[in-house]
Amino acid sequence: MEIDSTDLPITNGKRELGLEENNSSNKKLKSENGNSSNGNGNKDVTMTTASMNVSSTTTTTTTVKSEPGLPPTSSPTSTTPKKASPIVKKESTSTPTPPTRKPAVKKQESSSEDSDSSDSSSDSSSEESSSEDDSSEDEKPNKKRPAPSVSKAAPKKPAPSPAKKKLAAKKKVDSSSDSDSSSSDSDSSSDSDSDSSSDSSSSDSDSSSDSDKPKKPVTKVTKKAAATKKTTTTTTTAAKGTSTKTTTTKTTTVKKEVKTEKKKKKGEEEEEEEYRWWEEEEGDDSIKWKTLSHHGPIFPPAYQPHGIKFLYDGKPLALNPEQEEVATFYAQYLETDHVKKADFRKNFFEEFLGVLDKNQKKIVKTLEKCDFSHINEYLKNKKEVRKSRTKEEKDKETKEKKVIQDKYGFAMVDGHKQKVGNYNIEPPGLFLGRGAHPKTGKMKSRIYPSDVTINIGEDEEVPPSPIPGHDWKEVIHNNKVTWLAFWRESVNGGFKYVWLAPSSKIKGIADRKKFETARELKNTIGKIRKAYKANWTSDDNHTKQLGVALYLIDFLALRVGNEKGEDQADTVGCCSLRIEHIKFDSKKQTITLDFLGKDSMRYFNTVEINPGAYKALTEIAKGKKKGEALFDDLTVTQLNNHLKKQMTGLSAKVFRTYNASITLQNELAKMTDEYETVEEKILFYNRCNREVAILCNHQKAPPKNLAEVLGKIDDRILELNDLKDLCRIKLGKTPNSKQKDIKEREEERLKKLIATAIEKKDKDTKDKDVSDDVKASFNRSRSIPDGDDKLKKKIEKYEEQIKKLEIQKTGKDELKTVALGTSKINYLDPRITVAWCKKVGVPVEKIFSKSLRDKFPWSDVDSEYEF
DNA sequence: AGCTAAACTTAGAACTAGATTT
DNA sequence: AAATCTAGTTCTAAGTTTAGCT
Repeated sequence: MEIDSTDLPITNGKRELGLEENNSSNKKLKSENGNSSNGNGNKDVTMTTASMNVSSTTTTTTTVKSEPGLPPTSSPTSTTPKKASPIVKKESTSTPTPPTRKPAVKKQESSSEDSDSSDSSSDSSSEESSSEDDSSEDEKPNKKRPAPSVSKAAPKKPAPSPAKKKLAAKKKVDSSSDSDSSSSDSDSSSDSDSDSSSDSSSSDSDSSSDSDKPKKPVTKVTKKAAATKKTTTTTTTAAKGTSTKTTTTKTTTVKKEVKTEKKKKKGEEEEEEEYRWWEEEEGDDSIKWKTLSHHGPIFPPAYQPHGIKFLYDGKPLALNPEQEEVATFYAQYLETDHVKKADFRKNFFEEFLGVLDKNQKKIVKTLEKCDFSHINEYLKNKKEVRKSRTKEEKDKETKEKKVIQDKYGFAMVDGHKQKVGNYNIEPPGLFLGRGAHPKTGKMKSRIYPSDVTINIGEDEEVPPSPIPGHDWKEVIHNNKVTWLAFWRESVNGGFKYVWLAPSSKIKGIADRKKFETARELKNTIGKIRKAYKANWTSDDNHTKQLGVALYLIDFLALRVGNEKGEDQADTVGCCSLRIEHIKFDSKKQTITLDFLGKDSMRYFNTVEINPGAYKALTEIAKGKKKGEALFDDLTVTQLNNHLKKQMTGLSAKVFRTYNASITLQNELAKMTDEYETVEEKILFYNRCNREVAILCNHQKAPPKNLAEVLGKIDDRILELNDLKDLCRIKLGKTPNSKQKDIKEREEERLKKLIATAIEKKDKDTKDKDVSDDVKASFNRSRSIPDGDDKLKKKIEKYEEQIKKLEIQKTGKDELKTVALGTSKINYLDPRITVAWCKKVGVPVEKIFSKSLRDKFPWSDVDSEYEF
């Protein structure tokens, strides 16, 4: 592959955009990567510019780049914080524009090469071919490629018992039946019921109407329920499915353990915990289930009036429960930034006026004179009380929760017990929204059963509505969809669904398929790149825009960018970019993209791009003014349709999945033996993960106490340095600080310790003078040994501690605005991680939390797996 | 061809529980 | 036992994609 020396760096940096050769080889390279691997190190070669810019400008982002790399060993020093700019994450309301955080991102471009040389090869065959064993066929353009065996159930070769066999899983009917029965008991739902009842009362006004209506026609089906049970049994997995319960031995690592534990505890439940659906053949994926039963969603408890006074213009104004509830919604935000937004205040005030009666409206004229502070106090107090519950109370609560969860938290799907993701109906409150949302502060109204549509198996018993007098809006039996219930939300009229959890088979199949599609893209990417590149010089405007947009989506991992309405926050993606979001620097051949993307997260990146793309982009932008769409002759639908023609299942978002996963795989391949301990390996993994997060612009608000935390670390480092100096002095060496300073600081430290000790002490033992004790222990902690050897040892120890702290600080700094979770959950093929863990000997559970392990039970591949 | 509704994935922040320190 | 801190979970908003209609 590429040459060594020089090129190497590039390689890394460049995300394989260029169709060049394959990556497979990467694995081996490691050498310099060491540095490069980490953060930015690499990319720079080429692209430096980009990075530089960024850094200079804003700073934040780049920061990282500084030296991230260092493996544990290297000295952290450099890390000093550059920081500086304020990182504001979501812009504050008022200020529209300047957000601030910079996402870092730099990427380098491989442009040059790709365009040229590589292209030809681009067929990419190159890449894939190498890809692995399995692929024999190589280049076939589209259509599927044999990804490694995996596609199906992934039978891995080695071993395990190839179980995939088919057996009809006979499910035990019983289990299902029980659940049903319980439900029928209905009462079981006592809690809910109670709430509901009260609830209804509060709502009387509206409810009145409802109440009369006795059950709706819910329909046909429902009734049949009784008959049913049998069905369940029958159907079940027609396909094959190892039945399961059992044993299957091997594999699965972690999850298995977990289960076992559970079993032990419970003893009974076993059942489908072990359902190994991923070993079954795939079936018709338009039919999502054959049988489905569940207990419906849970509704939030009714509002409990508190009667705390509300003042208008200093005078009490009585509120009925409904009005009080609205006032209370607002009161909880009194001390947050939300109330600083004009839209929030305006929208809320409209809502509030909306629930006041005529007489009240004569009095209430402006929000400024509304005083919700007493309610706010009440809420704060309530929180305190809750926080100080005793252990018993807490235990009791968790137990009660568990009962609910056991019932409502699971559904039976094709005879298997599956977790439900969100069985709680969202409680009413004020809509917040992210960024500058025009509707922020509007009421999100309370949802009743009469707002909810239930989707359940035709022969199953329909769960009773938990609120008397409010029957379900509708009950349907649609097995072409996966939701269990849905309702419409009042603010935007959007849909809200109750889904199965990520650990469910239904979600798992879709998730695995997503990654398989991305892997397939790996095989076609060369062709696709070559094709879109060719479009850059097209005379046809649409074609040119299509080519450039695809390039941006591929190279910068941008989202596709659908159109948005007036009543939504102004955010964009690739296709909705406007002229003001892009700046050109012809000298450097760089563009700077600066816009608010999903969730109003700022994307700010200066990057050198392929000269051909640069030229095309300038042509596209030419003559357009601020406010106009950059890609005015291209729609998202057109772009996706175009992609679909090149590969089945391909859409814009697949590029993000593909680029994220391939980046992780390439980065992980740079692992060197510098990383020895498990902790160091994890650090390395996180740095690889971080590259992906930067690519995808996954950010988070810096912890509000970051400065404080870092300051504390700095203090401690200084202290250790002083102690080290004291040893050096004794050794006869010159200290790094002036003796006088050290002494002062030490005195200061002692003073502080005494002060805090006293503060604390006087609670229980008031008078006792603790200062002597403190002083004694303080002195003990700084005892300076005698003898040169001992002194030297001590110094070394201090140095070690200092180093550790420096590393910790760097790590915190590196990740202060980068969120690793999103990519781990959504973009990275878990099999890449599993394979790496096996290869380098890191337990998977160090990287995947329990819920991730549950989400990816199908990812147990061997260390040779290649994305 | 374009539009809207519907279904499903992806996202950061808020919240919680558990670990660690004081 | 309380205070912090942190990792993980829950929540629900905000995207993308697809399906169906005019």
